[in-house]
Amino acid sequence: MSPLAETASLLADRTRAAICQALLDGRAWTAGELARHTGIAPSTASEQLSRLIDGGLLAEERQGRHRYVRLAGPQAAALIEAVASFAPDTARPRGLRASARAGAEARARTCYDHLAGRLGVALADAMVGRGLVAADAGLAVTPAGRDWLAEELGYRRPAGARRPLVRACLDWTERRPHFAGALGAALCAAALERRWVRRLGSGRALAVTPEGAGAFRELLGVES
Amino acid sequence: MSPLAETASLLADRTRAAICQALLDGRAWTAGELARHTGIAPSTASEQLSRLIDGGLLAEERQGRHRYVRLAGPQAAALIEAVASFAPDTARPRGLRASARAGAEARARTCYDHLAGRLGVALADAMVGRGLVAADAGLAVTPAGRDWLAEELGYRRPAGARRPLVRACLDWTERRPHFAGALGAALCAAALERRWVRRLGSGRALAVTPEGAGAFRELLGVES
DNA sequence: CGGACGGTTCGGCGCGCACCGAACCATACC
DNA sequence: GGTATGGTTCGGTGCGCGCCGAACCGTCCG
Repeated sequence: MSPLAETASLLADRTRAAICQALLDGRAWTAGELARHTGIAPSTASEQLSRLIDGGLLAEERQGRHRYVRLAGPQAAALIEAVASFAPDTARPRGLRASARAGAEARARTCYDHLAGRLGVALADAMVGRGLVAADAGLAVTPAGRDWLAEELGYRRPAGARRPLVRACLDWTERRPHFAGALGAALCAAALERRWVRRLGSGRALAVTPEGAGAFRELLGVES
Repeated sequence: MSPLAETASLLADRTRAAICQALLDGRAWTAGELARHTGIAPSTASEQLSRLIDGGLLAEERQGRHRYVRLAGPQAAALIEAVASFAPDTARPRGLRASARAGAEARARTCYDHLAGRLGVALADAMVGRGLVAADAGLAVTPAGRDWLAEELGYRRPAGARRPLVRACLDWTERRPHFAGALGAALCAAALERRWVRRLGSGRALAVTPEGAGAFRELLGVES
């Protein structure tokens, strides 16, 4: 089969798609968690995970009697985002619990290893407004942005790094881009590390802490 | 079904994948041509085309008793490229005719609406080397590049254009990026318009004409 | 040791869908 | 008008594959 169809087949099943979207939070899940999350038998989950790993989308890590699984890397996350964001529009969530979660995710969430939702988009806008990132044609980190990354986030780009420093990632709730790439990952890591945000439950949703609100205002002038 | 799985399903069939990859040459094909090209019955082709159109990947244009079909737009092309280029490696072509065509396509070809192959990558490298495009972090057209586009290619960016001016597109023969986006499209259009390249047969392969060789050398210092 | 639990393997079932051929419709040309 | 040709619609067929339950294998814990 053609490589195109082969890769697409991995995502062409509702169960495997749900697994991949769950893993978009960037964390490692156990096989059982994913089985419960998608509502299928553990045996089925095991088979589907093997397929996704064979296809290069997922990576596994065995620990004791657990099989942890996560996205194989940024390219896998980018692929899933690219395919998922192609559909013109998506149905609104139904039910009280679902819409509460949707509301929280719309405010702030992780998107693989960077920040998304209104928070992610606001941070991206602020970085452009402050001249840390130039967005006139393509995206580029300015010299001022490079300094800011080093001073405020302690991030210095390793020599010979292959991952783009900054990449646009279409936000599926805001329908506007937020920042992925090494910059997005560094910002998200710092935010979690310094307790500017904390995870809500087991999903992708985030809450901005009081300290975080102060930090975002001070660093970037963002009200969250 | 989830939007992710829905979109992926469109590309998850060998026949539909072959159709999409044929259309990556950016031109409109008739339903019959695609049926012959993929080796299926016209009736089957008709059904598959309808599916792809419903899914938003293809656009149709009816003329007389012909149904012309082409990619719906740059986003559709980008999606197909993104999925196709995820597979780590692909099998080498078999047979004399196939490898002759592969050789021609490796030299120069269209990739949706821009240039690819060794020619496309060489042009991209030259534009970076001459300071027309900055590639240090993300991709951006420099002021000099903007002037060059206006003077040499007669391209001026329309106000409020949504398509990125320049975008990296991974070349599947060279395994290195060439330029897509409005810049790539303008360059390809100019090259075809001014007979710097001409199409070889009915596929995506291109040949550089003698005038084209001169133009590329003069404009960008590229030997083709 | 035995029991509980997470994960995997294996048969088997049933739906979905890619495919074809035949009939049919529309356009183009004589 | 008649005929060729491009395209579509509609039954019908067969394979692929997503799913489950049962049996089995490891690991962890009392």
